[in-house]
Amino acid sequence: MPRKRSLTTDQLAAAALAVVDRDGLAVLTMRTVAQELNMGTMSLYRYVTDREQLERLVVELVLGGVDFTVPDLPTWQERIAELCERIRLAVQAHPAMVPLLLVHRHASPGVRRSGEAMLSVLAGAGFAGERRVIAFRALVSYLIGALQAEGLGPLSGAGTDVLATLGEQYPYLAETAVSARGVTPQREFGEGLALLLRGLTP
Amino acid sequence: MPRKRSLTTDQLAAAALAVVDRDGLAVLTMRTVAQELNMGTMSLYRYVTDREQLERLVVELVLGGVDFTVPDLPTWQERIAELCERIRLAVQAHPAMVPLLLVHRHASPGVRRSGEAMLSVLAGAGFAGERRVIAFRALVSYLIGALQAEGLGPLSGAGTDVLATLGEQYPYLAETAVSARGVTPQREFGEGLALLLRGLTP
DNA sequence: ACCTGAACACCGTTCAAGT
DNA sequence: ACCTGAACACCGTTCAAGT
Repeated sequence: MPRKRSLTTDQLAAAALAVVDRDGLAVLTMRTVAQELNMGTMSLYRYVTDREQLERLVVELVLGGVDFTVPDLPTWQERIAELCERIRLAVQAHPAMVPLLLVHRHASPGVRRSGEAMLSVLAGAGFAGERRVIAFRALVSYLIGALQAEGLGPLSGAGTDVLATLGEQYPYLAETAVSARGVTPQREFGEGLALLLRGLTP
Repeated sequence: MPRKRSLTTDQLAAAALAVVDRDGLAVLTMRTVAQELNMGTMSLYRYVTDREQLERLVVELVLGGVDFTVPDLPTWQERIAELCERIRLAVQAHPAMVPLLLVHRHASPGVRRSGEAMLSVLAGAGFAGERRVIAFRALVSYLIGALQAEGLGPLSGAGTDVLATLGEQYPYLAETAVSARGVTPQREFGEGLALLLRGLTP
């Protein structure tokens, strides 16, 4: 245990997140973070053993702001949806870091807390054994996929305009891309999740 | 158009995929691929403008083997499920490259062909307008999330044993991890998708 | 015409030295 | 005790040169 540090790990994480938010994940580097803090590059290794650990700190910072207490809502579907929406909101503010959520999804306390909260809702709803496993994994898969899709560029964004151009080769893709223009990321996320929840039964 | 090349792009992609399969995505490097082919590093730039393009070739190689003709099955749900399962099978053989699918999901013809096939099934089932957008995106989100989850380590793998240890802090996570041991990746993928399909109505 | 080595501007990290 | 510069083994890529 070292004595006195000029930095908290939160400040370090905040600096890293600032770099990612401003310049993207590709620019996240021990050197760029050190610069952000006006320190020597090697000073970061006082706080972090690894670049990997620095990334994990970013994940924790983003997920740390999320309230994972189970919301007091009438149905379990609404409780799950609200938990997912809280996560979406926290992540949406930092779209560039979404890939880090996936890479570190095993080692992160924040990810675990979120899983525990979702599982407690499922268990309370009567999901047990392998049924619970399947339901949980389906929800997590959807959540991860949807967050990533949103982060990498919504269907209503620039990529969609390109797709709308490819009418000859991909008629359905083009047609669907046009319809997608009216769908906000929040609706897309929420209504997609609602579809999955509709199929879930304990 | 250059005249004579000692390599096809398929051979180049195969060499890159071999490196990824053997040593992981982190080792994929212009230098390692060149070594795999017994060429100078810079020779790769005869075939590829970029490291990014090399990665795209890998994506195309994996997705190129997938049959995206709509299967002749009784219900549209079965048709979607079969298309998804074909993708899962192709990708499963090369779990380390899954992140590439996501990074290049916009620029890849293979990804587009898969989207076109799924959309044609949805359209045939009566999905139109924004309903089709939501359904399609939900399916893609699930697919991406599930493939990634499988690639990064199934719930029934080593990570699960660790989770089962954390009983005090995360009781539900621990309990669910134990139940997860009996669930194969294929069942997890298929039954999770079935849940989503159950919630889908045109 | 096709291929490639040297060189440049970057990485993460070790290690020995500064204050 | 805390911090850091030099150095090492790597990257992707430019460019001029080899055959």
